[in-house]
Amino acid sequence: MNKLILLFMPKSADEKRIKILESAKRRFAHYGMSKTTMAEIAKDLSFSKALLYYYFPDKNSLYCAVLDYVITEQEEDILEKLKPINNTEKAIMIILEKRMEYIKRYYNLFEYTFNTSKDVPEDLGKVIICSFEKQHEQITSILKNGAKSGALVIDNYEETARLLLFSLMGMRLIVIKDLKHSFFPTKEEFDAILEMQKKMAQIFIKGLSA
Amino acid sequence: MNKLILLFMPKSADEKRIKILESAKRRFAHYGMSKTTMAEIAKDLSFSKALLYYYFPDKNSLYCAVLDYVITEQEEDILEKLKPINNTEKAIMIILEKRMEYIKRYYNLFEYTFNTSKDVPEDLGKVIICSFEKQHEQITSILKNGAKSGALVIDNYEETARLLLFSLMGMRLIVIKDLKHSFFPTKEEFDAILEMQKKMAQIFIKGLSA
DNA sequence: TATTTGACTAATTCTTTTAAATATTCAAGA
DNA sequence: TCTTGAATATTTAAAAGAATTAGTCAAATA
Repeated sequence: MNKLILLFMPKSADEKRIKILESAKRRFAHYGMSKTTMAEIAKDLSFSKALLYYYFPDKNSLYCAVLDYVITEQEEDILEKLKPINNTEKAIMIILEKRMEYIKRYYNLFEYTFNTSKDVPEDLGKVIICSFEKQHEQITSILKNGAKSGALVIDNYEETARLLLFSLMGMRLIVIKDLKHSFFPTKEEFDAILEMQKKMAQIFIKGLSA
Repeated sequence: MNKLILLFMPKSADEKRIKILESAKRRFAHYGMSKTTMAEIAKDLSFSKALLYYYFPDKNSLYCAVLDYVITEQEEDILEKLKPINNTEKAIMIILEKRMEYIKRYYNLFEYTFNTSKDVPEDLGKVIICSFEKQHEQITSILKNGAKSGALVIDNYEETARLLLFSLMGMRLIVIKDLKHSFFPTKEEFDAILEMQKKMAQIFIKGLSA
């Protein structure tokens, strides 16, 4: 199975592969997975459809690669912003803001991930879980720093990080869930969710304070 | 429109109406809304199908009435348990335990409510929102008591209550969401969710402490 | 040998039709 | 005011066919 090989191939490996990723990213981010065809992606680049299959074994792998690509971009972005920060609350706020920024920008890309509950293809599941674990590690690490500096008292870092993460993700989920109207939340709705997440996180962190 | 009249009619109004509610409750709780037919409910009682329509204008109204019936039962149950409690954390723990108990018992009844996101019929939406608001008020009241006793410091009761509620509901949602396997979470999974909710609520309340 | 393609096949989704199940109505009786 | 059997109206389910889209491959190119 060469899916994994392609999926985890270093990005510099092939110029054309990146072209495809970028093009697919634009389509997926705008129209979502199901409303984007391989033919369209190929046409955008004036490639043949068959060429896409030379670089990616199937559509799902391409989608996963794009998702992974964006998630990595996001992670690096966050990591960069986090460098000078040594305050727990500020760090969490930055994470929340950045994540919301990416969710807004790539909503339809992620949307497939949100709504597909049952029967997640093998490798998509891997990407999602991997992303979750990266987030989890990040928050764990932030909590550890907070404890090391004496600001927080935490008995189980990983569990506490998971609690916070679940609360925040769940909060987003539950708000987006009952937006009756349209497919795409408005800017105001995104902002409202972010505000709630921030306030909730602040209380949570205060609850861990020494 | 006599739906509302029937929906909010005092329960003692009609013996037979209760019979129908109870019977429908059993069916809905076990098989869910869509897998329960009016004919089955009627047959359970040896009533004619048409009689159901004498007491309830349509299936959805019956479902709503059952939901309301169970929610009211739950609210009263919780209120009773809460009477002797004057500690914020204990109060929230009791609410969480009771709610989980009801969710377990009536899972398929609520399941329709959880999964139906778009196109919620008018009156079902009312019942759901009403239930949410009752929960919200309850937590608001508990927080107010905590503040009055000097244990908590809260600037905006309603907002804070909503934050807690969203976190807890969201946490349940997100965990149940990615239970790949079956339709019905296992007892262990329910317990795991409850444990997370409890821990999360404890930290949250500590975060509000004076 | 590594890429690239047009033309082909396979799988999936979308429509339409029809049949069956189920909800809902109603005239008439108790 | 209740209650029912029988009739009608809606909704769902299944089947069939058409259309779209995913995926393959032998041959061409560089």
